Amino acid sequence: VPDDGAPAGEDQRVAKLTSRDIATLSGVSQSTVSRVVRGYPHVSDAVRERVLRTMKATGYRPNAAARTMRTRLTGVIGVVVGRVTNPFYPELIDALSEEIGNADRQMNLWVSDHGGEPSALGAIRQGAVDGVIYTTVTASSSSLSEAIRQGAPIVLLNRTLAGLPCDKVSSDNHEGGATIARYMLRHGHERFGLIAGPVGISTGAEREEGYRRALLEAGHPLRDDMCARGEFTHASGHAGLLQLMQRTPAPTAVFCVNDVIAFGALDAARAQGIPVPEDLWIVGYDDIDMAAWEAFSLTTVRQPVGEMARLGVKMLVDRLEGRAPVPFRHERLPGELIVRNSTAGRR
Amino acid sequence: VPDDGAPAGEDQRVAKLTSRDIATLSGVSQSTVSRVVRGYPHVSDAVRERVLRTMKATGYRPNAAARTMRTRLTGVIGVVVGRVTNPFYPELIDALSEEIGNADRQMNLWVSDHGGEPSALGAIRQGAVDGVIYTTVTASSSSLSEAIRQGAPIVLLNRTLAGLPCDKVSSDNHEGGATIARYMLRHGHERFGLIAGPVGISTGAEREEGYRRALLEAGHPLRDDMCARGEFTHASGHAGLLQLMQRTPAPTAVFCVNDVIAFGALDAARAQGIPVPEDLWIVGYDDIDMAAWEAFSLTTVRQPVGEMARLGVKMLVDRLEGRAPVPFRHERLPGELIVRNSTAGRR
DNA sequence: CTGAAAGCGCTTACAG
DNA sequence: CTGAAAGCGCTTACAG
Repeated sequence: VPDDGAPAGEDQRVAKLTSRDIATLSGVSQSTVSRVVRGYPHVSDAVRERVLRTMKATGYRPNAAARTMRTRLTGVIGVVVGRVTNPFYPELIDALSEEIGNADRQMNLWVSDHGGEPSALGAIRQGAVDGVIYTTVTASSSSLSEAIRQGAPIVLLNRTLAGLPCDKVSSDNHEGGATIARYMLRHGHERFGLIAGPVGISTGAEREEGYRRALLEAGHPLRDDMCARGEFTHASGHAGLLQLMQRTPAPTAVFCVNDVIAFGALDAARAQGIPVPEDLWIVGYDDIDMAAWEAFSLTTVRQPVGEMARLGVKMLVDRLEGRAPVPFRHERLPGELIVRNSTAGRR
Repeated sequence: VPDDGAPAGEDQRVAKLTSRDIATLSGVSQSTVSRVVRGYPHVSDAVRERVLRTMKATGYRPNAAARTMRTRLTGVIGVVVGRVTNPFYPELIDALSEEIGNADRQMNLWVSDHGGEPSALGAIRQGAVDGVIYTTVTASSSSLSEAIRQGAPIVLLNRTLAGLPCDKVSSDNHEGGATIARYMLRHGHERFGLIAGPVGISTGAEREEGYRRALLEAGHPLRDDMCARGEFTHASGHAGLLQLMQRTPAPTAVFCVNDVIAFGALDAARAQGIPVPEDLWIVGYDDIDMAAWEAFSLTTVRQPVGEMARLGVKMLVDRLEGRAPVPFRHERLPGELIVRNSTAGRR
């Protein structure tokens, strides 16, 4: 049939169905189809059956944009993450993807280094997302407070920032840092080091604060020359460890505020021939998958990533559905010390 | 003013503006606002100026759902990736996020292990995305061919599958595998090993095929007992290397079809006290960030991730805008051998 | 229990 | 160059 006007081979293409088509095919009105789709109660079983059968047979799905126009809800949750140089973010994305899927919603992802925060704000203004989960706020996030002013529900997930009127979820970084200090103290260490992250980022800052305070309370305040500060990167960990090991006496236990920094420190120790854990303990934070690999076997504090994601999505969805408690909450979930070979040897 | 009916402290919330509001504020009709927004030509400069000023002052952004209803375009590109246990995917997400942002679009992400492919199909049916980039197809992806039948543009990005009517982008895995074999041959190796991935996944299968063919052509066909097969995981690499090193004679050069497998192999070699590269060369594939870390310093083939993402997004956008060439294309981009310490020593 | 109808906020022919 | 109006595909009061 070469004369039917359609290019050959494209006949297979499925025409987009509307609720009106389903209505015609089922012999009911369009509004009844809509009621069945929405699961409204006052529809007779016979009619419901008929409509459901037609929908299944045709693979009909209500048009998202039309529904959004009426309901003002998109079913899309925005997520802003940091660059993937830190494998913690992919693990968070994974967990969020699962939870957002469980909530029957879709995930819109932005990477903050590629203009993610302004893009998220733009999406809120366009009504393209119902709410946004930010995992990488810094004090300078001006678009964040603007986003909150737009009235869309916002959740700060991993990193937080005081004074912002929105829900927050983090792991208890302060307690995690303190746990590491106490663990080192318990095993007789007396010379402590710290490889810290940038100032003003809540996760690293809180871990640092917890570590410092626990050392101080035990009568071993961290010496000023025993803190190296850099980015959350392998290179910073590498450089930081070299710097700390030049002190005399050198530290015997170093806390790195995340795992990637700790990997850099471990590599530096290896390159210098410093036996870990015999002469030097190294501890990280996050417990990303790689921490368990033999190349590192890193002692670290496990963040409850799945639980954080679950709670963050729940807080957002609760607010969307008007089920949220009155004031904003900040949930802090406990971490767990995971001991591996980077500290395992008894001193 | 406690009696104005609004809860105190929420007055700040910005009301959602429509094009009609902008029209009123600018003293023009709503359709003129729309023309300015769309950048249509027949608008006087004075009016255009006035409208643009109002839009800027108010932070107006046209409602996405309403626009979608009229244009049938969402400005959203779907992306389906694999689980993040392989850091290659986060790097791909990063690159895609950047390219999709450059194209002034948004990225909707699904993880294939959490029902990503059916979700992507659902989103196409709902008209919630303009097209989808799949990075992890397997032969069993039944929802993929259904997605193609829906008529939405589809691009297979990293993994491909023959016979599917859609655009494809991959790195030249076959040539990459062959490059590795020739490099080993050139340095005098005679006993070759392979730690391969699951059967039926194009990336690993093509690398394996290229490696085998180049060895065969050089008169050193891979022996049957010199191939270990598993998943694309650290654990598989670890187990695979132990298995290969039990052969007598053992291989002196092992190609792992991706970097994560190679890290597992390196860890196993380290645990066994096998000196790398002196007694054993290990080569990976991908050149993920970690391959350059001192703990691994892995020789590998770098995939042109940024270029792959750029091309994949371009192919999709070209089709959306009707600029695509007639038949479907499959672009294969060349990789690059990166030599590091896991092979560097001259034998 | 079911249908006819209004309207969400745009885009784009159609007049003028 | 500008405005009035139709219509995209739904949801949901409003009648009956």
